[in-house]
Formats: sequence, C-alpha cells, structure tokens
Amino acid sequence: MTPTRTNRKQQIIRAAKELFAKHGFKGTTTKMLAAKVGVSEATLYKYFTSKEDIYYALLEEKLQNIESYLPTSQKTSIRKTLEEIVVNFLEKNTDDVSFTKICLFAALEQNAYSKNFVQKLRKKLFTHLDKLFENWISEKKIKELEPDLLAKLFFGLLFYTLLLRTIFHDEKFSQYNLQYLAQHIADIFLTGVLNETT
Amino acid sequence: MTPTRTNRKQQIIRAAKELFAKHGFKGTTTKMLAAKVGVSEATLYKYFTSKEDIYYALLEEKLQNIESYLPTSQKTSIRKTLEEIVVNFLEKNTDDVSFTKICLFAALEQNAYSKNFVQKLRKKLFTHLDKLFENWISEKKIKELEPDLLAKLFFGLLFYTLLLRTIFHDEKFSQYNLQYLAQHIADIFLTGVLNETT
Amino acid sequence: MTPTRTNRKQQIIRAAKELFAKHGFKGTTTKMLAAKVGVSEATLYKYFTSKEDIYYALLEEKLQNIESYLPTSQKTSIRKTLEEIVVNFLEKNTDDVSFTKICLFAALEQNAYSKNFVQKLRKKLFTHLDKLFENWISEKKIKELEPDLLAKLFFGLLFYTLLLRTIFHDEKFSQYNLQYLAQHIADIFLTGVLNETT
Amino acid sequence: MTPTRTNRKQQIIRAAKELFAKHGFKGTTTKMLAAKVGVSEATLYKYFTSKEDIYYALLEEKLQNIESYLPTSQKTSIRKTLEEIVVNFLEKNTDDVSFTKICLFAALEQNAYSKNFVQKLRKKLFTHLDKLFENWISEKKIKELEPDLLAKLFFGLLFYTLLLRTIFHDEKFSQYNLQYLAQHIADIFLTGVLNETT
DNA sequence: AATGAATGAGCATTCATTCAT
DNA sequence: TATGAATGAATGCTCATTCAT
Repeated sequence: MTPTRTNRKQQIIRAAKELFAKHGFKGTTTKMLAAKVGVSEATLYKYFTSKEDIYYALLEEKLQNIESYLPTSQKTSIRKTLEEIVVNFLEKNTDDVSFTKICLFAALEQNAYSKNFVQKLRKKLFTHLDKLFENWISEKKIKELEPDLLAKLFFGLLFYTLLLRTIFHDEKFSQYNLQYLAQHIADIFLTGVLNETT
Repeated sequence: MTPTRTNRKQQIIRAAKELFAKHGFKGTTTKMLAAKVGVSEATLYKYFTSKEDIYYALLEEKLQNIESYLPTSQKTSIRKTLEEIVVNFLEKNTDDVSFTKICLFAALEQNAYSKNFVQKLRKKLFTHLDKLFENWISEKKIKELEPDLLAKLFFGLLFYTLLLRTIFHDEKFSQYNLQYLAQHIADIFLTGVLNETT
Repeated sequence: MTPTRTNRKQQIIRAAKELFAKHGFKGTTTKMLAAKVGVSEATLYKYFTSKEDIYYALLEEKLQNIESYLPTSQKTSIRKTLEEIVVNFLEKNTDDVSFTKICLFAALEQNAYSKNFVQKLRKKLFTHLDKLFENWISEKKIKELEPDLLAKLFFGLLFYTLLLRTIFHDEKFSQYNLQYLAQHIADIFLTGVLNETT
Repeated sequence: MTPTRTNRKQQIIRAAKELFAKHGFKGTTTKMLAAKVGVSEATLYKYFTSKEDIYYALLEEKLQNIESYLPTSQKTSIRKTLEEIVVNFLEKNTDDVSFTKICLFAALEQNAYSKNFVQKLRKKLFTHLDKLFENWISEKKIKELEPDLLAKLFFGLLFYTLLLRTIFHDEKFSQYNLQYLAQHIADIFLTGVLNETT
C-alpha cells in the first residue's frame, strides 16, 4: 500500500472516530464522514467496502494500539502503583474521549462484531490488572478476596471517574487535578472511608 | 385525556423504552415501534408529535417515576445502609436494563434535551446520597472528605457493577448474589482492601 | 386486500411490464417505474419489497394467466389444427410484445428465479402440444418421430415468425396476414417444400 | 497501431464478449471488465472512449468476422446442402454461445446502434440463403413460394434449435448429435411430417 | 502504456411524517 | 380513534468516467 493510500485510510478512520463518538454508528452518515474527510462519498468506498468496514477497522486499530495504563516499572508501594494507574488511565482517556464514547456505543449497540470487540477490550484491560492483584494477595499485602473482583471494583472507580470527567461533564471532577483524584481514589480503595478511630 | 388515551400513550412509551434501549434512538424506526405496539405508524402521531417527542416523554416519565434506592428507614449502621443501597440499586436496575441503556445512550447522544435529562437525573440520584455522606461526616463517622466526592466514588462502584451485570455481561458478576456483592462493596468502601495486620 | 390496493399493485406490474420489456431488468430504474405509474418511488415499496419482487410478481402473474394457443375444439384435420395454433399464437403474442421480450430477457439474464420461470413456461407451452403430436403419431397420421422433437421444431417455426414480426421488425413478415402465414407454415411443416413432382 | 495495442484491444473485446453475453450490456460493469482483462479501469479508456464504444467495437468485429454457415462447394442434392447448413450453423454457434446471446440482447435492447447491427447481421445471414432458395425455385426443385419466406422459415428451425441447445438448455436437444438433428430438420423441411401413405 | 486516485450522478431502498377518510 | 395511502428527503453504495503522473 502506498503511503498516500495509507494516509487516506488513516484520515478516514480518524474522521470516523470523531463522528462515531459524537453520533454513534447509526447517527453518522457516509455523507457526514466524506465531508469531514474532504472527499466524495465514492472515495470512502475505494478504501473501505462499507460503513461497517470503517467502523470495524476503527475498533480493530484501537484494539491494537491500546496503551497500557499500568506502571511499567516495579513500584515500591501498592499505593504508588494504584495512584499511577489512576493518573495514567485518566490521562490517556481524557485526551481521547472519542474512544471512551465509541466503546460505550459499541457496548450498547451490541451487534456481533461490537460484542466481540468489547470482550477483547475488556480482556486486554484486565489481564494485567488481575495479575497485579493476584500478586498482592499472594504476598498477603491485601485482603484475601477474589483478585478479579478486586480488579473490577477498583476499575469501577476509575471508569466512573472517567465518565464523570468526559461524558457526564461533572464540573467538580473535571476540575480536580489528576494527582489529587488519584490519591483519594487509592486511599479509599486501600483503607476505606471509615474514620480510623472508629 | 380519556383513560384509553393514556393507556395507548403508555403502551407506546413502554414499547419505545425497549426499542430505544436495544437499538438507540437513531436505530429505532417508527415502523419498528408501530409494529411492537401493534398499531399503524400514523397512530403514533396521534399521540406524539414526533419520534423525538416519544423519546422525551419517555425520559420525562422515567425522571418522575425514578425510585429511590436509598433506605427508607433510618439504619443503625453505615455498613447496613450502604449494603441496602447496593442491593436496592442493583435490584431495581437489573430488572429494568433498558433504563440504564437509555440513560447511557442519552449521555452519549448529547443533544440539548438529553443533556438536560442526564443533568436532572444525576441531581435526583445524588441529592440524597450526598446528604447521607454529609451527615456521616458531620457525625465524624467517616473521614472528613468532600461529601459529593465520596458519594460519587461510592456510586462508581455501584454503577460499574451494574454495567458489568447488565451491559458487559460479565459472567462472574452476573452470578454473584446481590447480598454477597453488597457486603464486599460496602466493606471495601468502608475499610479498604489493605490487610488489617499491615 | 382492498380493491384500491390491488389496483395499485396491478398498475405497478403493468408499468413494469412495459419498462422491463423495453430496457430489461437492469435497464429499468425504480425512478422510471415510479414516474410511469405516477407515484413516488417510496410508494413502490409499500406494495413490493424490492425491484426484484416486482419482477417476480410480473413473471408469476404471466405464468398464471398464460393463455393457451391450442385449439379448444377438436379439429377435423391436422392442417386446420396447426393453422389455428399458428394464428392463435401469433395473435396473442403480437398484442403483448412485452411478454415475449420479458421472456427472452429472463432466458438471457439467467438468475435462479428467471431460470425457473423459463422452465415452467416451457413446460406449460409444450405439455399440450406434445400430446397433440403423440396422438397424431399413434393414429399413424404423421411420421413416426419423437413427438417432442416434432413439437419443438414446429414451435420453432412459430417462435421465429413471432420474433421476426415483433422484435426483428422484419418488414415482410410484419405485413403478411396471419391466415396467409399460418397456411404456409402448416403446409411446409406437413408436406415439405419439395416439389411434388420431384 | 502497434501490435501490442491491437492485442490489448482484442483482449478487452474478448473479455467484453463473455461478460456482455452473461450479464447484458447494463449488467456488465467496467469494474468487472477491467478485472477480467487484468488491467485497471482507467486502461480501458485508453483503448475505448466509453463502455458503449467497447460494445460497438464488439458488434462491429463480429459483423466482419461472421463466418458463413453455407456450404462452400456445390452440393449435388438440396438435402445434403440443407443438412450441411444445419450442421455448420449449430456447430459454429454452439461453440460461441456468447455471440447468440449478445445478438439477442442487442435485438432486445433496441437502441439506435444495436438496431442497425441487427439489421446488418440479418442481411448478411440471409443474402446467400435467399439466393440458394431462389435458385432452387427457378430450377423448379422446390415449391414456387417466395424465396425469402422459405429462407426465413428454414432459418427459424435452425435458430430455435440453437436456442434450445444454448439458452433454454433443453436436455434432449443438447444431447442429440448434430448429424441426427440435421437429417431430421432437412427431411421435415423438405418432405414434411405427413405420412407418405396419407 | 498504465494506473492510482478521485468523483458527480445515479442506484435501490428506507426514513419520519402527513392527510383524507 | 385509527389507519391506508402517500411522499420528500435522505441513506449506504455503485457507476462510468477523468486526469495527473
């Protein structure tokens, strides 16, 4: 594939990402997409066989390029590790809101392909996180609960925070700096909200 | 409005709820809707002025009828209170998955009306929850953090759990019984995951 | 089905017959068809599910209504019988050229459906003709050849004459009166072209 | 024109012949054609100015190269001559079904050009055949009928036999060997089907 | 000599909506 | 109250064709 050809494909995917995020799959028309890319609708079909094909390419690409929000280096403390996860996750996904939206649309629209995508995505997101909790449990550092339950509940805190910041446009959560949020989320998850004196 | 008229309106809204949940607003056609209700498409327009109108009526109705997941009676312990909230919330929303989906669609589709809806909905959901945490804080029962931050993080645990059970179709989370989930969520939120001995 | 509904369907089929005959299936657009009927394209789809559906309905209807070109009463002579067949066949099909054309298009375009149609049509055309020749053979009135071979060769004379008159626009054949043609065709088929004195 | 250029043109025409025969003019796309030739669509337009142009070139070429099915040498008997015509005609056209189909499509599609083509073709086909019958008539060998009427009716037998074998896929007619068919067709045309004793 | 890239016009089909009855 | 009949505008997609390279 010539470099131009790849570029055009990328252009289309990039434009599609924005539009699908804003209007969903059904809500995005090929006309809108062509206009955004600055080509004719016919041109779209020189690069992709169908609107669905563009959608799939978009999801597929995301699945490949998904960046880990997990710390690369071994952290000394659980707390630091969790804090870094929070910051990483929110940082990466705040910049690319469309991805979050597209994932949610995919989860909601529920055709065979998007179901598969969501499944793969969740696997990718949790494989490493699960392991982290497993290790901590086996090291007796944290309570002996099912590691994936812990991973998912922790992720729930992240995920909902992300939604508050990017989709629900919660004023407060949007203004908090990430460090501050990370500290509180990590703290609550580790030690709970009860007053120590209690 | 005659009772029949009200009934028909209700029938339409009920059918719309299912369809919008399954296919989104754009993905639901008036043809599908009419078929589901068992009337002609023309009849739809005797009761509502447009497809959007049906959507708005649906959201509005939900906003009125939203049932509190908060405990009605004063509970003795925070733990019991939180547990009851978890159980209530999951119970009510598991039965009515379409509502969750419609809310998410509304949040994603982001037109003026749905934005407004999401805002109102969140207000309704959080007003009482916020107060609960405020009280506990003033009673020094829990750490002195911003009450709405606490409320939202706690809600994040609930909400993500709901998504896992109803939209992401997480096998494990779907099988857990609600009591079990409630205990763990409440426990983690209150005391954290760290080993007490640490 | 209300009478109006039937009428519209019939109107569409009638218009389609003309257009498909003139331009073939591919060459006929739904726009042309709608214009000819005097309705919008959308209306076409209230009565038929697709362009193909219209085509099929058209063929199906023809298959039902196909009129026999065979003599109803028992003729005294073979010659009279054949002459009547020629006249009947040419008369019926000259009035309805579109049918001939559509059949030929169907035979040429060769999709699964039209293949089936052509097969059924040929069966309908030949079943009785075959029997006629069988009888004559068993009565020793004509040479002892395979009856269907005879039927088909005789039909070839008819069919080609029809093409000459309706599709190839052969001047002479178009001007001959049917009686004249019938006599010669029957005569040649019965006694051949050789001079009797030879 | 360089020899390569001629070759490419020929390649295109050959591919077009197959495709037009299978799908008709409208049913054949330039994409299909380019793919079959193994070049880009753009290349097609280096050799022909339009899709129609290819079609015309194709017909024109056929018109030039049409091979006579008439016997080259003077045959002793009419019977032998007719038999040879039948065999020749069926042999040549069975091998090249696409030609028959294209001619029929041309006759059906009825635009100015194809009308002209069909006319020329028929002239070519009948000029010599007509003469043959003229001669036989003047030699008093056959009945004194209009020679072109005879020629066309005889041709009808050939033509319908060809259709049965190539387009209608008549099982029996496809299996008969040509010699057998030729004998019967010639015999019937010459002496008729009536029992001699009658 | 060949083609990659592009497209305006058109295709069959569906949409939400209207209106006379 | 309900709907059969209708449609303008749009949808995803394909077509034959052009042109710079």
